[in-house]
Amino acid sequence: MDSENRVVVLIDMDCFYCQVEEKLNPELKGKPIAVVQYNPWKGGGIIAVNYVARAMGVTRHMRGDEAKEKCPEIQLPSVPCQRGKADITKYRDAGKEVAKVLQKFTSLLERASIDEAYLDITAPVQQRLKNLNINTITASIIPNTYALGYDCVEEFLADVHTCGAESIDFDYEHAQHLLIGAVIVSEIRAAVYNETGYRCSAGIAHNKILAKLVCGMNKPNKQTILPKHSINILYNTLSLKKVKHLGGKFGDIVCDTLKIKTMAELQRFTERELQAKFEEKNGTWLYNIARGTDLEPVQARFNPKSIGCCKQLRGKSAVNDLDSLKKWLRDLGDEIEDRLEKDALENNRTPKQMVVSYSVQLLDGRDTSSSRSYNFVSEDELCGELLSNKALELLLESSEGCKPKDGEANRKLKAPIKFLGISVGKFEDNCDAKKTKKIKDYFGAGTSKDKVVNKENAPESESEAKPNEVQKKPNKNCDKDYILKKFFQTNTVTTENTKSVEPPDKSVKSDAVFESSLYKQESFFAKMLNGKLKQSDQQPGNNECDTPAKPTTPVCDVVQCGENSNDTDYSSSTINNEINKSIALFEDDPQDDIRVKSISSIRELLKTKVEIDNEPETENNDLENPANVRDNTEVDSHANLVEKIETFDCPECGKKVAIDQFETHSDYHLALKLRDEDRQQMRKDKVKVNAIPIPPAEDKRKKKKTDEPVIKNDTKSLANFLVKLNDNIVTEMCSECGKKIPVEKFAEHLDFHEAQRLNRQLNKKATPLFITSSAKRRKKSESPVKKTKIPCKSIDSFFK
DNA sequence: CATGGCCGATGA
DNA sequence: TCATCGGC
Repeated sequence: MDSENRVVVLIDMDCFYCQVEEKLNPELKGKPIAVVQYNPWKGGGIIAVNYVARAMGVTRHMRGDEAKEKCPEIQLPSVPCQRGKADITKYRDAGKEVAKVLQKFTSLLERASIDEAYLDITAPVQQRLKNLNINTITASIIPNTYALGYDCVEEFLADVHTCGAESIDFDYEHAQHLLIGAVIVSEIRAAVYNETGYRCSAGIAHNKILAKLVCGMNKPNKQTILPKHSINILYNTLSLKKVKHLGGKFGDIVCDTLKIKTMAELQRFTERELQAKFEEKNGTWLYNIARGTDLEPVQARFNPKSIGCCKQLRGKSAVNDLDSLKKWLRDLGDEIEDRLEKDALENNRTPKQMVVSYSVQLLDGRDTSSSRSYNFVSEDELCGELLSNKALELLLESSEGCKPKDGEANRKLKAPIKFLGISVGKFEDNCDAKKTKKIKDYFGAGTSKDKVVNKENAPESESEAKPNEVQKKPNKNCDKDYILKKFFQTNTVTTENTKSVEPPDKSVKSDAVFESSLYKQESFFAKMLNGKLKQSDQQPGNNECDTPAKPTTPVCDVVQCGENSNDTDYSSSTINNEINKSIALFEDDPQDDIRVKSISSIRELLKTKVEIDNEPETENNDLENPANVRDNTEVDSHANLVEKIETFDCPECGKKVAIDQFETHSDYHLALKLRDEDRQQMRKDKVKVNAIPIPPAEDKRKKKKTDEPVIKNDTKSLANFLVKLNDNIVTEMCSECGKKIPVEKFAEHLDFHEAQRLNRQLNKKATPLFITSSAKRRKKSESPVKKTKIPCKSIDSFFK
């Protein structure tokens, strides 16, 4: 494939977070809005602004209060908080929803961020070229399309139709390809809108950098073509710093050393000159990009390579003592655990490495950052507890940042930690031969690959498609195996082993970690302090607290644990969180009606859906409706037809699911939801406990289990989401939970209880890797779990 | 106190 | 492996 003749697209969602908020709360539509995070201080920091608000002068980097000044009627939805930090789950999920639509058009898709993706549509363009007469393309089938260097797209069309007769520069074939690309991108964007309700913009060019450059030139809800012969028109005025990879320090260096500002000026230098000044590789790259050449391929990557979370701890919220360090690490670890579990269910993979990163404030006020990694071993139980304990261990052994103070439970760090992050990566597929064999051994033969593959897509990188992965054969009896395997898929040990593996006593362990690390040499803090301060007590093994440092230094200048600001922050954000959750409960997201069907209603759905009805209803697509150009290319006719007959778009995840797999697949989603709901409940209990002031020395987790009765809050049970309660509906009391259930939903509701029982059993059976936290906590708080085999009867009755 | 919270890539 | 950069 000639990498100079590709058709590369960048799809960029318009003010994405705002769109997500608008979709979740349709009342916001048409109003000026900006999404903020952390409202308490000056209305929160603005991270996204919709176009109504932009028109009124609101920009990013403003605080919510400033935005109110510019635009008094602005609405400021806020990023939810969880565990004291921003939680962007809903935007991540929305981004994934969009990417799944994009993926239907090409598997050569590289997700560049939460709301951006590069697509290489060279092959689809070639396909389309076979059957499409270029002269039939009119402006009406590519609405909202611009071509750089032309006043309107009609002029570009005319040029293409006349083969750019009058110009020697005109590369007809290239322009033709981009035009067909624009047609396809129109369809892509229409599909994104029809299937998700989100609008996006696109850049269409022959490489990633150019696609990116022009994508932003017409927004929102527009697409821009950059023909090769217009590159110089763009470059004449384009600041070099606007180009990807040149936006930072390197770009500054290039501008400074060459005394230039625009891309056009960069063309004056030979490749050798550039290599001499910026090293060979960079020189070549600069030389090429100055001529519109960028050979970087679009990588097929749908899933992120790492999952991480981090937290800035600025100002007073900087971490100064061991207890709040532990608390933050635990929160970060718990979030990773949540996301990892979701990831494992969706992608059937397990990370092999974790990294903890942090930064501390130097004495001169600057920050210095560092990170340490750890490779998991097979016995590791990938839960928040392990992650946070490991993180603490790594952090302490790399920096030995704290010392005990005799007689005091809490210990102070020597320098404030301003940033903490944990991430996991180096993912490996779970379904290697050994594990598959073990699963098979356990469940008996007959289970096959559980991944439902979109067979239309070419094999991709990562775990998405393995060479040996084959389309699952229809198997009526695989439902059970499927759902069970979904719960077990991250396990490497058999259930028999589980029982003998006791979770380590965390309080003992982390203290032991702490103690042992005290005797390690080469403390980062020690080095720092020795270098800068020449403090006297930096001997390894010195167990005494520092004498309060010189008053001029920030060292040891901390409030006592328990009344430090972290705890306050935490409680207030907890309140925010509760509010957000309450709001969410009352939001009427039409999608939810589809999403939380019980198994039986999905079965109903399946019956009716067997009829092929894949066409999205043509909504009032006010601005652009590319007239549903369903022409007779191979992709559109043949493949789609086959797909329509055999597969079904899962309303939950958008994946193509073979119809004979649909029950199985929806059971999986239900199971996922049940578990989520269970975990939500546990989490809520935990939040409640955390909001109550706890003596610093106490381990809150232990305390929760012993002292705090688990408060059941039925309003958030999944059962309530399954039906919309309405006063006018005739209900029947459920003997099991005491709730009123509409009569016609009653059978469904019983299914729910059945499924919940199943879920419990599955949780009990979970093995160390990826045991669900809810199961773990139950294990400790409730009577010992009976170590019985999964009773076949109840599962069978459920699946019957 | 005040872009935060991501993610990926690269070079030593 | 870690530090640093770049970009959204």
